[in-house]
Amino acid sequence: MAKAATLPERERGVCCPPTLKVRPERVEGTTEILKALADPTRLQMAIALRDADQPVCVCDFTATFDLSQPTVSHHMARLREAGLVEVTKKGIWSFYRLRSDLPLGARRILEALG
Amino acid sequence: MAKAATLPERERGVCCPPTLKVRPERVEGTTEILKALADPTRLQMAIALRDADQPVCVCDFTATFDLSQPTVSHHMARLREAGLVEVTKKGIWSFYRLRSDLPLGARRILEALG
DNA sequence: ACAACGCATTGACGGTTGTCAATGGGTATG
DNA sequence: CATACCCATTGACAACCGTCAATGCGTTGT
Repeated sequence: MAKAATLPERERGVCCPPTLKVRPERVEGTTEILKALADPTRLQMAIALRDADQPVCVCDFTATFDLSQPTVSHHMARLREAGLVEVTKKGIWSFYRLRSDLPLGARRILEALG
Repeated sequence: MAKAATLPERERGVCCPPTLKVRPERVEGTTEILKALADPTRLQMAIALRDADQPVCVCDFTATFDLSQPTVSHHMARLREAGLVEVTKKGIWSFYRLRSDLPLGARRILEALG
């Protein structure tokens, strides 16, 4: 996190394009993760799963948030498509948890939240 | 980041709503930050500003990305509204940098990227 | 004064998103 | 079998988002 005290001197018509250090493929993946987390409900869901010591089933989230069951299901699907969570069905219930093979980048973002 | 090996035993009609540990106001703020970063262009812009040792002007970003100048300006405005960057005008140019008084939460998220 | 440059704003357009009602499928209980 | 429960999917709709062309404004150089 560098600090910049003074403003650079510039010449008309001459720009200084910054070098993009992140690989394009990585940009895409990180963007998908951020989009998945950029919603109040999904953000709290993800943090709850991160801090939970047991998998959480959909009915738990439906009881927590003031949202319809399809909406909760939709949010879980989005988290799953982003590669953040995985689901295990047992009897009637669908239990969600953070993916066990979460990439380092995703893990770092999740740990930076809350 | 807790692990959960076994699935919990459950009873019909009984849910276990997880406790939401994040203050609602904080959820809203974090969501705004994530929304601001959840775009490929803005993500790279923010990382570039994070790693830059000098403020960057809009024309630099316009030269970097294959986007029109109004679009770049629009993205910078969104980063500014999220409280991530600040702008200083000098002559013709508008120089952007990360806000000097960036909250800890925002700083942690930014450092988790890339 | 005039032209060129850098930038923000506006208006418009297609695409995406969050939400719910309705529906259906699967699983346990009576 | 019938009922109740849990969940996913579909369809629909308003709201939001990313992008550009056009425009305007302030600053610098000729």
